[in-house]
Amino acid sequence: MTKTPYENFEKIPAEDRQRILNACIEEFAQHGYRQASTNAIVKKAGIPKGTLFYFFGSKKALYLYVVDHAVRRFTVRYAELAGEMPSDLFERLLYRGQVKFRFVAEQPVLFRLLYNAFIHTPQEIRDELRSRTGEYAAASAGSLTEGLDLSKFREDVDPEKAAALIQLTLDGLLNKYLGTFQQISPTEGLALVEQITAECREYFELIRHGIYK
Amino acid sequence: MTKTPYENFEKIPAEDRQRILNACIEEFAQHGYRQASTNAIVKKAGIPKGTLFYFFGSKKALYLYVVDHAVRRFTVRYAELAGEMPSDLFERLLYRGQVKFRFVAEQPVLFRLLYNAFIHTPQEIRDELRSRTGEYAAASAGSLTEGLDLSKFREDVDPEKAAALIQLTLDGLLNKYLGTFQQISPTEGLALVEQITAECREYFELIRHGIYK
Amino acid sequence: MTKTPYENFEKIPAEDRQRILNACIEEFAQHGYRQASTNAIVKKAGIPKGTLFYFFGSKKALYLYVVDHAVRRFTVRYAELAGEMPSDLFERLLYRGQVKFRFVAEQPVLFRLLYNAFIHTPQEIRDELRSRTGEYAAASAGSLTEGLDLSKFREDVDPEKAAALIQLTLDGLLNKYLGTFQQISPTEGLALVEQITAECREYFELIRHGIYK
Amino acid sequence: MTKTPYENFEKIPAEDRQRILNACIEEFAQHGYRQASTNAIVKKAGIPKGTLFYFFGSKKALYLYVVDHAVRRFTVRYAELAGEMPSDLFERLLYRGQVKFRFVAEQPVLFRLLYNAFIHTPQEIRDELRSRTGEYAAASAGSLTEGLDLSKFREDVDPEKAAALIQLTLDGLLNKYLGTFQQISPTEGLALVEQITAECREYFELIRHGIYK
DNA sequence: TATGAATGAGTTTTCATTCAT
DNA sequence: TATGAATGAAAACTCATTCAT
Repeated sequence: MTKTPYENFEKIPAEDRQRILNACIEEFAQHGYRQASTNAIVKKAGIPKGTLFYFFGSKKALYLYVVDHAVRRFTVRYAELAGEMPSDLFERLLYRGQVKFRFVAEQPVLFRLLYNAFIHTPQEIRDELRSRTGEYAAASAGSLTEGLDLSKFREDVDPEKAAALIQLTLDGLLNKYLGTFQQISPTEGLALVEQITAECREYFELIRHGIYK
Repeated sequence: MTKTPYENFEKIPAEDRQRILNACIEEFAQHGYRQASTNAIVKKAGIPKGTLFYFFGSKKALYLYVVDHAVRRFTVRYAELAGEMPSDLFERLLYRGQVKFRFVAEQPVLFRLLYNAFIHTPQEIRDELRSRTGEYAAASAGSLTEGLDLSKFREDVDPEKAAALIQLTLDGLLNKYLGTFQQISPTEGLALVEQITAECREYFELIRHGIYK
Repeated sequence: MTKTPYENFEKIPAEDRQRILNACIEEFAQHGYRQASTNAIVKKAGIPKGTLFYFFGSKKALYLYVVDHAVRRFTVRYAELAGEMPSDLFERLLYRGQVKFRFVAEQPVLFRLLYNAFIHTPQEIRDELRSRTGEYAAASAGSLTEGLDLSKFREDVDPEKAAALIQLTLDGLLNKYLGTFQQISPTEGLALVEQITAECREYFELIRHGIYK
Repeated sequence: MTKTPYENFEKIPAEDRQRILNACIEEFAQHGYRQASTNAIVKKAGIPKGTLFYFFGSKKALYLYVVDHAVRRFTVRYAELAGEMPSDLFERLLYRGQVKFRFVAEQPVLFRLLYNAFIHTPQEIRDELRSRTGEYAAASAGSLTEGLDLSKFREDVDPEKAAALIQLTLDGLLNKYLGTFQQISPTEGLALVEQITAECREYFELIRHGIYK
């Protein structure tokens, strides 16, 4: 029942909505907030200039909406794995990592938008973003080490440290392949995820030796 | 003796060249390519507007030159450590990592320029950049595992894989602390490098158990 | 039974008509023709956007209608005093002047609209206005000196000239206090009218000496 | 030696400057600040869009400059009559009035700009104007009754009041003929000034009887 | 060679008006 | 008949680039 400032946009047919959103995502992902052009967006989306502003009010509001949308799409993915919590540390983190990798593979443009949003963006926009997306971040946090089977760990190993190391490895891999995902198709991307998973298991094998009894 | 399109710039006194370059680096790092203002640059550099274009021809050419310069400065650092190659894998990679960390600590602005250059930049610029800087990347590669003391490794461990894992950890850490470096002074940055090194050694300890006999 | 282009508007209930008119008067008086917003008007009036244009056809036609209405309201006041004609010239003109002053005091917004309508308005609008309101001006003229007690006048004084001088004084005073009326409440305005009347009588005293025996 | 923000404009040839100024004066006088269009100005002036903003920076700054210019031109006229101070009150005020009338006759558009500037203009502009033009107003004030030959006055007449009455008459006349001046040529305007002066003397004759012995 | 005045294509945004229902 | 979603022409302003000197 709450009115959003975006109601004009949200009541149009889903198909049109998607087409327009895609145009925005593409433009903002490619050029960032400032150098993205509303002219380019309306051209891509095939809508008149006035209509864009009728829907979103301003470029800033449009950007915030689009990023919000991206965050929501991303968060939904994580929410899906809420129940899934393998008791083995490696499997647990690998599973989470794969979800993220698959998202990047399937939605490389959307992820790029998300990735850039918190980096190259005017301060005022960044502040606004933080306050909007803070809740999602909080919701998706959750403890990584809770309910783990600790019996396998060597006594002198801090499980939190171990988790951090594994996470670092996963993040390093994501970062390493990020550029590649941007350049290939989602199909190729999903194949790449398999490849990365395999690579990952090799590293995990090494670490496992150092952590487990 | 090949003519560069930058000869007008390169024949002026080194001192002036440096002042102008610094003005450009600052502006581009702070605002990104598109939002950076040539007006702001000439003001910072204390040169007439026309002169900037006399030197560099266009904003795009200027940006490419500046990024190229940054890449060169970065690469030079790596070249310096050519001789230094500890025979222990962890020490070797940690040493290389520290060089990079220190560069980021000491030149956060320059690094930011470099980092952004491949992310938030118009496609045409990005393409141009890749073709220009590819050669440097290739040149600075070098084998990580050459001349290592392999006697300590467990037989079933591939040293290349081990090196990759360690490198991944280091890259993950850089990524994790990048934002912080951008916000602190070089002095504080160097202190942070020590802290990160300590954190790194903890992770290495875990990995070492899994790799060494 | 001539059809006006405003018939759609004029057939709605008088109450609604008044509410809509007031909204228009307020908006046009405050912001002038061009800067006045039809959005603001429909909001104030509580009617749908399309309905405003259904009623009036265009912003220009709306404005002309509203000004016309204001002119009519103003003229009606003058018509009311048709019977009242003191035989003393000063009293007669002062009486007429007070009617005008009181109108300004009581309807500062309406008068402002009227005043502005002939000054700051696009040429085409102004031309249209003149042709429409000319008739009213003519109708409200009437002789100022008819039925006067001429016995008090010095022989060498032309009563028409004397009347014109007095009128000039009154007009000068209105002009002088116009801005003040716009800034105060109708209540304060009526007090100001008393004050102006007093000032007026002082001037009249001087003139009386020059005109009467 | 003081730098003005208008130096870019002020260093161009006087001929061009005048042409541009005239275009601005015309547009602003006709439409007022808000509804004046910078597009229309550049078209009238025959200069590119960017050049207007290169010269003046913003529409607001342009408007302030133009009004300032008008005020200066107006004030200069008054300054010329500094020495001229007939000792007869009527002659003194008539003389001043004629200067004003002639200005209006010769520069009807400029005067219209001036007249509107303090009436129909956004608050922020009006404030700025007041602070800029205050000094001129102050400078041109001067006592109206100083050095008058008071011997001719009847004892019960306050010379200040008498002066105020005469001034009111002159202002009333200006107001009465303002619209006419706007519609005729400067040549016709000067003829009209003579006519008004004659009319004025008739009124003065009446007042004189009431004021002088 | 070196310059800075001048430019015009580009930017975001507003809002009176239309038209399908 | 009455509506409100949709529009496009116009607004003010920016800035990399050019070119006469």
